[in-house]
Amino acid sequence: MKNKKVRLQLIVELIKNNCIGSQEELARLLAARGYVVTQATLSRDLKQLRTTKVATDMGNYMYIIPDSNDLQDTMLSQGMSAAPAGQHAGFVSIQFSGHFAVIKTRNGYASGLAYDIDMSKTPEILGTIAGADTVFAVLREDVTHEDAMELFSRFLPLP
Amino acid sequence: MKNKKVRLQLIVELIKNNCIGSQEELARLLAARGYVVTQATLSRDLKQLRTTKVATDMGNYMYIIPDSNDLQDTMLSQGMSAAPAGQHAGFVSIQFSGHFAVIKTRNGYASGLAYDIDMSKTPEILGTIAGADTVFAVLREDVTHEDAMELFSRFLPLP
DNA sequence: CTTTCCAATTAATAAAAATACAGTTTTTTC
DNA sequence: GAAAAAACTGTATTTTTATTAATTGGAAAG
Repeated sequence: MKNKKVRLQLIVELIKNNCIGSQEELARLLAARGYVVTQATLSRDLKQLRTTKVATDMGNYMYIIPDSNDLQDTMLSQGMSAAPAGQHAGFVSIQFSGHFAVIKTRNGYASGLAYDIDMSKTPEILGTIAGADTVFAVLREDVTHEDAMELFSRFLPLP
Repeated sequence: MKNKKVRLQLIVELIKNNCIGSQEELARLLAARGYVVTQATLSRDLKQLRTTKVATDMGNYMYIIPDSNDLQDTMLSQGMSAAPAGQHAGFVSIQFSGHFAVIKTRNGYASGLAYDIDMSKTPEILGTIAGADTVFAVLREDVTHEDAMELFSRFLPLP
């Protein structure tokens, strides 16, 4: 029970480097490396990793690791859960660079989110600019990334 | 039998604009719009469209249209339109300030460039926003200007 | 006008994936 | 350190998805 994290890591590696068409197949690869788990567990692991199965050019299916950004998010939330309070459904991800937050949304959702942030008059968030699927938010200089996450959790479904 | 193309188009729309958790659900939405098909057909349609099901933040699953690039290929072979991307001709200059890149283009070229940068999913480039002749790009904190030049050279005619 | 071919489709079924439930281990709290 | 809460997992089962085999409606060929 203690090596779930290692297993998840290994699953990511296996999926990246092989064409894996089913959870049974993945189970066999894992077993060959000493991690014996059932299909049920893998179903849960893959859900947690946000892994998906797509059609290949050759007409079969294979699992893929979706997208490095999304994946990071998923790995992060390994340590927590809950918080449905945040309401914006189009939310995809948030990252920071210097005094900036870059919030990715589904296409078309950015301006609505930016508007809500602006309207909240949060003094720590100096202003925003929105494109179609991206919001830039400028933070006050004394605001840490942790502070900012806290602030944004009012709008977004964050940990 | 002759309206498969229209149906595929509609499926794409439905998936983009709704949270659809299963093929049965999709079948109902299609039926409500006059397209009555069985789950078996949808399984094949979704395979052809390279659609995938991913876990949502809320713990359910939903279908998504994977990635515009990949999708274009699929759509093309069905006889639909697409647009490729190469090196950008409208490029004028690029400069850096902190974790920012400011790219100047000829008038009207900025949003197209920003789109291509976004679509490349380059993890070092957190996001972009475009005006008419300027693109702002936020870089990840560990990315140097030299790194960034290297990255942007994929899109721009740089030395 | 037939016959032949082929893509599209369905009904039925097999295969794969998700989950309810229960038992166990780990972590947290007091 | 015991009690309580949370996390993890397997078994059994349900739900969902993929595929097989057969059918249909054209379109093309003869």
